[in-house]
Amino acid sequence: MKYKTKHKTELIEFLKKNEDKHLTIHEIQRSLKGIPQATLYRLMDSLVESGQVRKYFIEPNSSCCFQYVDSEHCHEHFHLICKKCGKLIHLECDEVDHLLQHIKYDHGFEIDVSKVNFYGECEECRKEAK
Amino acid sequence: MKYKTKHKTELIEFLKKNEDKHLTIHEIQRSLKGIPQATLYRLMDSLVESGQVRKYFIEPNSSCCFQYVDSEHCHEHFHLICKKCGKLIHLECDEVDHLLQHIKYDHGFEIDVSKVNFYGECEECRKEAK
DNA sequence: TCAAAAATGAGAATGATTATCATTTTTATT
DNA sequence: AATAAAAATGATAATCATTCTCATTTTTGA
Repeated sequence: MKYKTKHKTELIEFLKKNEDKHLTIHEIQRSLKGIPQATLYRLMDSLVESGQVRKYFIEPNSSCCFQYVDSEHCHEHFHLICKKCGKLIHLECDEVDHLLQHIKYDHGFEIDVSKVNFYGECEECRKEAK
Repeated sequence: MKYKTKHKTELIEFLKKNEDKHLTIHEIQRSLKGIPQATLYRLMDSLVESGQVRKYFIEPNSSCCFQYVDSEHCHEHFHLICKKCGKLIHLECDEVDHLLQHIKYDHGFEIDVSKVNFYGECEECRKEAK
């Protein structure tokens, strides 16, 4: 995507406005009526490629999500996904960064944060279970 | 899957013999000629359900892998899965335990270790990339 | 203005997985 | 051993996200 197009401009604007959300292709398409699916997929790919957008795989075999990356404010984060209520929690803290560094330098393995999901049980559901 | 069947017995035997590998449905089907795909999917589902087998999602939107779990020899641990070569590394260390405790007590979220996979790139593949 | 490069759009194709449903097998109970 | 209920089977169709195809249109730099 080396050329500027109307669709691309419109799409980036929309993604910026919703940078606090994870959006699926379908959600984006519903909001931005007029961009055909194939084009949307291609545009998203190119934005992921260029680093302006992150792609997350929340549930296997279901549509993935996208999120605009404000390099100023948004760090890489893990996702906590509650198996009970389905809630999605963003986990961003020093302890996580520390673990990533440890695994990289001591185990030689570089984790792709965007592809990792922590499945478990959230605070509310744990309380409810008791 | 409450009834014992020929297929199921044959399948479990095969999986045990290959407990060091991750196998896709297609690989299993190729080895065990005679079990139709729909049946294989169902059998694998039931084995995952009962905990005898683990299911891994190596690459989003491509076939997942299965591995037999020997509960005697297999402790709780995370998995590092290399996106490039598919290698599966068992990760067991204090830093990880520390993060789990931190997430549990400071974020209130209890992680189900068995369902979490760390996707990324292993040492060998990283070196090769350079 | 013009040609090359890139993007588009509509629809078909792909590929893994799930659903359907009539048939067959397994099991526990007479 | 006979039988009926429960479960599993197998062939095929359906689903669903994503990718591909290809002729057409748009963008860009020369």
